[in-house]
Amino acid sequence: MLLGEYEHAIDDKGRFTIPAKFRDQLATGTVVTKGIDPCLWLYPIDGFEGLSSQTRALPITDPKAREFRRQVLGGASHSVPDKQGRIILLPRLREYANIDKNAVIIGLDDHCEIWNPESWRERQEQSDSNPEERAALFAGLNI
Amino acid sequence: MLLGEYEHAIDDKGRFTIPAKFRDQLATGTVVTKGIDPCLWLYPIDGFEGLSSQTRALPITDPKAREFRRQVLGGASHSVPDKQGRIILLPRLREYANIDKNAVIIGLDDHCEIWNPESWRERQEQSDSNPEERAALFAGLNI
DNA sequence: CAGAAAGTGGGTAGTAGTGGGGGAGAATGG
DNA sequence: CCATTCTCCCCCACTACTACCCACTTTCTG
Repeated sequence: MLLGEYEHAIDDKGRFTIPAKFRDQLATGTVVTKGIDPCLWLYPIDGFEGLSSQTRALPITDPKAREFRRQVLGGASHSVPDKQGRIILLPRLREYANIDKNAVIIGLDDHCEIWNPESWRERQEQSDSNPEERAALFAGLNI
Repeated sequence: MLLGEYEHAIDDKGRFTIPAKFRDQLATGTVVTKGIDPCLWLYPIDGFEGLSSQTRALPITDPKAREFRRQVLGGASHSVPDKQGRIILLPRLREYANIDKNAVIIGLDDHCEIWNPESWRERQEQSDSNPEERAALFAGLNI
């Protein structure tokens, strides 16, 4: 289970260190792709299989389905962490998420999100300082 | 699984390099044909069988089906990558997709799309800058 | 306080991408 | 039917970059 929040640097070669606690679960390979919000999604390779098999079922004649596949699969990048537990974040993906020298990685059970640290903190602070708003946001969720 | 986005040059002989990450899956042979959008579809030879059998099931009395078969099957070209992992993109196919000196190849799980780099980027930027539109693409999927 | 583990940085061999030359086979015309 | 020409394909060579490997620093833990 992937949990927690970590911030790490991205070096000149675009390498991003995966937190040691996540490595076992990501050692066999990862897929990084564009998220819905301005962030990146990082999936364990076998977890991503489920996502891609869903898209495979979509009819090729549906324009929305084609676009969806382009975004999620075409935007993706497969990589296996190196001996130090790092993966490459490609320039086009960093650009999409406005990530430069540093990035925050958040464990979300079956996958992770990678954020620009500033935008992540902004969102956090905004949410933390408005308890009512926060509660209202979750209202109606079937949990 | 074919994933990601790569840009490569097309030389004077019409040869187009397939990304190294795709080669294993395409080594036995490929079929390139006209896509629905202004792009080319590239299938692994055995994957193309799936598409063609789907069209085979369509009633010959349906004009749409007849035209689809003409475009997609008639437009196709079969080729095996050379030792350097390149395939020939025929002039009529390049013309169809407005491809000249360079092309972008997009991995979409079971097949690829080949685009004119400019039109691809235009589409990407448009999609990246519309979070609502992006989110709508995900609607209905169990992700 | 010492040892181990995690995070970071840089060098190098191997491979990916690209370009060009030569030989075999196909097509065309005599 | 043969000869010539042209085209296509295979092979080789060069360049640039990627990804692996090793080393160092810092932080955490016992």
